[in-house]
Amino acid sequence: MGRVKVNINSSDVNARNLLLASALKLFNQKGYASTTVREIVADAGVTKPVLYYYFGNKEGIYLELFDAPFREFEKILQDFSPEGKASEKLIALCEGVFQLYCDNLETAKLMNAVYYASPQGAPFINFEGYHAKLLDVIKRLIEEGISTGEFRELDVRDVALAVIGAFHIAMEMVLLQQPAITIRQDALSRILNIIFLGILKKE
Amino acid sequence: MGRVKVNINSSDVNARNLLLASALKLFNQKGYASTTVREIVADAGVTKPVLYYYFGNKEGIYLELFDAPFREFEKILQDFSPEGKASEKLIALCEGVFQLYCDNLETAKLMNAVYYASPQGAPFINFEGYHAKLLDVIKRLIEEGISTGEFRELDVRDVALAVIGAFHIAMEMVLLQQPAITIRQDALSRILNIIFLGILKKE
DNA sequence: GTCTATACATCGATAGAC
DNA sequence: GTCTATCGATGTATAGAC
Repeated sequence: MGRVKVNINSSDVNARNLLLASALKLFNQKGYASTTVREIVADAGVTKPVLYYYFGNKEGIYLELFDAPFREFEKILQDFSPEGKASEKLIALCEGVFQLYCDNLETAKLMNAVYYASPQGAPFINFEGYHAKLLDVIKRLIEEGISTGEFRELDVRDVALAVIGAFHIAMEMVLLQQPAITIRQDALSRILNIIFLGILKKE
Repeated sequence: MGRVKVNINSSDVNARNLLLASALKLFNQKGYASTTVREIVADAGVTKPVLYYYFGNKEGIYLELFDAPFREFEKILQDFSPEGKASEKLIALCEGVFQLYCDNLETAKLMNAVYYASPQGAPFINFEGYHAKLLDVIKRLIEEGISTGEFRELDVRDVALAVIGAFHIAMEMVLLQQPAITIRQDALSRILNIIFLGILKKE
């Protein structure tokens, strides 16, 4: 479970971190079920008992991968209380989460895989709960925008879904691109702007 | 590969189709890699050699699952040439593909899983190619709408992504719901309408 | 076409020395 | 903490009778 101590020194590149990096890479490349413990330890350059020493089993190293990023996600949602117009707050929130996503791209990719695919023998993680939390905050911002007269009086859920849709497609673009091709960082805001303004010319 | 003959009679419920149905169900529930040949044949009520007789191996039955739906997808894109405004055509196209999606929900779910997750030991299928084809048709319709003055002069790619985003989120809603809860069929058009009209009040 | 029985590889996990 | 060696379970696939 929780690690006792975090060391940022040279020991940061130790067997434990090498194993985490290899596991993340291989789970993404081949999926959880298809990745064998043997492959992980071979890639990390250690032997099997080392993995079992640090993580207990294959499930343990998998769960550990999501620990830090999800704590940070919770933190973003909690600390989020800026001033300004609802539309600006909405964009700020989306881009904050989007940035977290980009900063943890490999973990995000694995999360997506588990979310869309079935848990291929991997232990359950309640990603849906995080998704619901985000949707909830977005809905509140949209309600705020409607009540202040900034937004049209549309169905809150439909608008929230359109925003989430923009969010998803931006994430997918970053995700499926070659890592070398850094998508322009404003990908999300460009799509969001279109949703905000609409496509049709003013009638 | 191609089946020699299609029989719609009582033999429609035969070992072969039972195996296909069981494989699709189990691949969705547990993923390709985690689903064993033993489980598939047990669920279908037959024995292992029957699967190997019809499909050669585990990969064979997996590939066969996508055969019919993808031929139909190609057909939709080819036959698509309605009259009317670009916006109406765009909505018609999206809803046509969306309908195909809903009609083959289990296959669609598996496709999504393979698309987002890595091919968990499963043979490669070029889903990205189909995705690109759809994006291409959408882009052409947007260009048409811009040139006829129906749409704002926005970046074609950004608009296409916003539309695809709406498309994705609608599919995801259908996908992740309990099969019993039939989402209202206009889910897609509602979100598309928001993108078309925009969220912000006319300034 | 469908069965029983089984071959053979590889899996996750551990024992025990160092 | 890290190693070698190995266990028991389980995987895909097949042989051969009917």
